[in-house]
Amino acid sequence: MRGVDTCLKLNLTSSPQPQLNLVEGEDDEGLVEKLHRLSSENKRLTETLSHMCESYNVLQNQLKQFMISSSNYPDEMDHLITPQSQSRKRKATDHDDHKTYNNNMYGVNTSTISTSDHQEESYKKATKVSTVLVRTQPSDTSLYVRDGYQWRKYGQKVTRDNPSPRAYFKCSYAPTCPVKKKVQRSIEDPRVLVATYEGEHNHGCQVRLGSVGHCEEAQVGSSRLPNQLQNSIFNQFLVQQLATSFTTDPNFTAALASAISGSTILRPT
DNA sequence: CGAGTTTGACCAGCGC
DNA sequence: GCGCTGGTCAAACTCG
Repeated sequence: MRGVDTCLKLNLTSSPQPQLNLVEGEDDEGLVEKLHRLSSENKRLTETLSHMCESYNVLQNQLKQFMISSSNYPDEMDHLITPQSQSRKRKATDHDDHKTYNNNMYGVNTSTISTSDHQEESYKKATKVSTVLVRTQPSDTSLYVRDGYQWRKYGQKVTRDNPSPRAYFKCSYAPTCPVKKKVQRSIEDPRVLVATYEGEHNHGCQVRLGSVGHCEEAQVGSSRLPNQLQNSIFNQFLVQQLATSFTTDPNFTAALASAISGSTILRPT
């Protein structure tokens, strides 16, 4: 999301001889009015996006502090660890020998680290893992999660612990982007898509003007997780959705409007 | 025709 | 060493 320029740069004061295709029955005044309307809407959307990004950064800092103050979660939450973290890892990278990941369903990476600070830093950068749950329409059987980035599917597998196939995606927006995504339907609720992101994008978010598609909502955890943490993750989801949908979806718009009305982003009940 | 998807084959880690 | 499994590759295919 960083560095996204959503401004359409509609210059209404200059260009006295605009090359506009006039619609039949529409005069210059109508067009200018339309441009003004679009410009103000664009400005409003830009402000909304800025607001969202600010809130996200604030809550991300709060989450960071929370993670520092409470080094691990209660044992009772162990059953919520995603299948990915429970299953065997095919590859033991240079750092895998020194780390174990507890990647829970809240999209929070609570890794246990025994490496040196330097190794820890480079590993974090290389393999940041997060999980997002997205509820879909019951009729929707696809494995696509719209998150603002462009993905290329490179494989699909049926895994042992889940009858639903797992799809493998690479970020295709930037050729050098190392981010990978795995998407699989939840074994408990087939309407829920579990998207696991590995790595960090080395480019900005690809903003697309489109509908929110099959995404109805994000499930960001149970009530046992502190609200601060849940809100932060929901905020992250909202920012992602904002990038993909803007205001074309009325439900999303309503949720967004209610979310940004307060000082923090609140998770819908 | 290029970009993206599908899908069977292959690779490599892990447990026995 | 062998079999199981998850992850990746790449040729064939589809679609705009």
